Amino acid sequence: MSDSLDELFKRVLSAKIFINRDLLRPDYIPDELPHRERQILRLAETLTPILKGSRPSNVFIYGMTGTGKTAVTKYVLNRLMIEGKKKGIPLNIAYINCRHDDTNYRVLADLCEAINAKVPFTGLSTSELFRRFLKTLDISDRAMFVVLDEVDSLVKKSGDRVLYDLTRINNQLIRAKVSIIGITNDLNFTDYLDPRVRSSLGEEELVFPPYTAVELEDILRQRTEKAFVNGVISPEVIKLCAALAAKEHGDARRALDLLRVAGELAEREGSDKVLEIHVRNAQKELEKDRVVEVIRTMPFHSKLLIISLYLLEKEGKRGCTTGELYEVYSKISKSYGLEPLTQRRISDLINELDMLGIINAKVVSKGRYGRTKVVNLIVPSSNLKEAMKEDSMVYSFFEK
DNA sequence: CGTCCACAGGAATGACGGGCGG
DNA sequence: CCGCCCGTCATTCCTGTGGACG
Repeated sequence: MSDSLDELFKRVLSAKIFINRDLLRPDYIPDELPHRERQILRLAETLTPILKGSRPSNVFIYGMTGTGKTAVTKYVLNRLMIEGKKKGIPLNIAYINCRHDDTNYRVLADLCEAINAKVPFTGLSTSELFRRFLKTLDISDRAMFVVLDEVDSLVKKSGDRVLYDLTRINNQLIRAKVSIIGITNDLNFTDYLDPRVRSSLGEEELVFPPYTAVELEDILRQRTEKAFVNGVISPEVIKLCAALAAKEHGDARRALDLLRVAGELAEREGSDKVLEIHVRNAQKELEKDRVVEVIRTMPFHSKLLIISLYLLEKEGKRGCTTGELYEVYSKISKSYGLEPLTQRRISDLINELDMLGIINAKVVSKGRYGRTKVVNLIVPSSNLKEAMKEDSMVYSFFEK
């Protein structure tokens, strides 16, 4: 045992792959953002009036994941902070990820926290929270930027109440000013909004197109120089990462992840170069990690649902209907001595799994024979197995 | 061309745990 | 400690519907 460990240490330590792998992490913001010069300029133009004491327009930013929306926003706000400090103008910035904090209450709580107003996790009414936020904010002359990242998840889940209140907050403030930067992945997002919110939030709109494969290559090259040891990454590897990520709607985060994981795989192997095969395996690895993490933390009934689907497909039944799936699920559930959830609830769970990309569910009308959802598993069973490992209750279904 | 299947998915409601302020 | 208000999960009841069959 110790021999093989010795060997592992030796292999990993002798392989010089990375100089600084943190530069490849998604939350790292580089000093330069290639191919986003126009967006940076536009955003800066819009926000700079803050330094002259007037309230900037609210901004709405559209773009798919990994198109640099968050990076550009943080970059510009950072520069603005620095400039503000030089001029003695205090800026408050609240950055809120609405995917994580997707209720009105939590968003307001975060806002309060950003200006050091202490509030409980829960317990107050949302209007009370809003009142406190307003009061604390208006104590002094100051400007505040509220960044609502992935704001679509907030609105879809909890409505646009907070957004509405926030867009009108300046009427109630005497000394302070607030401007909002909304970021969304969903291009049709404004359909969900109240027209009043839409117009005041979209005073200024900014679109981030997906990166092309060539642009992705530039980004990767730029990061590679500082993150990897010279000569470890060949142009072909960069090209491959860029191409794979370009297929996923030009997702730079994806491209960087691929490169990083490929590097880690190469390091583990003791290779002194990152090869194409490492990139291919990195892609599988990333997908697996995602699925495993999502499933592992799922509630029990969702797991049972997945198992049911797995069993159905193992019997060669590709594309089963809600009814069939529910029947199997019911049976399994009862065999555990559990009362099955209602079909209505299962219908929601199916939609949830669909959104997470674990299964594929499509409404199909079979005319005379009704209207249902055709459901398919879209993750390999080996990943399922991995994900259910620690759940011994459910794992037994994967034996044999 | 109307019927009618097998559900989809909206609305209302309730149980429950957490956390206030008084 | 109480009364109140949250968010989450779940149930009940409900109306709506695409299109093959007759």
